[in-house]
Amino acid sequence: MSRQSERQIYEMHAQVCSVLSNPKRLEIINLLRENEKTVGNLAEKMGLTKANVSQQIAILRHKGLLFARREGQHIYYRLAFPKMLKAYDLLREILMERLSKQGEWFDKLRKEGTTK
Amino acid sequence: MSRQSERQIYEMHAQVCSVLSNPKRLEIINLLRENEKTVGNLAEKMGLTKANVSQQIAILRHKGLLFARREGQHIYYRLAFPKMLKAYDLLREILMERLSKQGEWFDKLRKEGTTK
DNA sequence: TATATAGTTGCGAAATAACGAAACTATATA
DNA sequence: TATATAGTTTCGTTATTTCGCAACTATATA
Repeated sequence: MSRQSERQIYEMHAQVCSVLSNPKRLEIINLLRENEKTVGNLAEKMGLTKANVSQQIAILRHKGLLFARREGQHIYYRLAFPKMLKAYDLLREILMERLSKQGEWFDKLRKEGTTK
Repeated sequence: MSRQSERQIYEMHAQVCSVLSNPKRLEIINLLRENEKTVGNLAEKMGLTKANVSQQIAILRHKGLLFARREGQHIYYRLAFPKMLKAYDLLREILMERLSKQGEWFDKLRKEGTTK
């Protein structure tokens, strides 16, 4: 594999991650876990304007992470790669692991704090 | 789980992803897969200045994704959560899957192009 | 102490991302 | 056709990221 194409892959990989680097888009991905949803559905669940949800959806869609299906007035969105949820879940696991470690750390500090 | 703490988790999750949303940082993570390395090692392999690698390392370190160990003049860096590589590999798999689908798509277009 | 090597940090300019507001398009229905 | 509903897009402001350059700190060694 050439340095050039290797670079391109790192670049694409980074672009996928940058799509994931926004809390609203992550919530959308999580909400699409089970079944497809409309912009209206998502906006209501998330407490955001439809315009804003639509902007986030546009980013996910243009980067190829979401598929759309029109049915009359509604457009239903679903994950293009359900496997993405595995990566999502893994990162969340790591996050939780780290938080609980921090928790232990804080607990220790608190304990030391009370004995002194 | 309250809306508030849910939001905080999405926020933290997004911050981890934003650390991963840069090709140089991804390459560093990939290079640290097997064993720990110094800034100099990485700079040489990546063809970057030490200053730049150090900046990327600082981001990874401050966000808690890397641990450091000093040995004399050298500072060795390693992944704080090797599990992160699983998420890394999953995303890369998805990427490759998508690329090969695009490949098929382009191949189809090319085939149609030649027969007509 | 002086010098080299390894690495870090601060600064500033350019590029990129976020998001509200308002205008826009597409479908359904009276 | 007119109106409502669902969703999209554009624009402008503000915030964030990237990265080179230069100055800085820390360790080793002559």
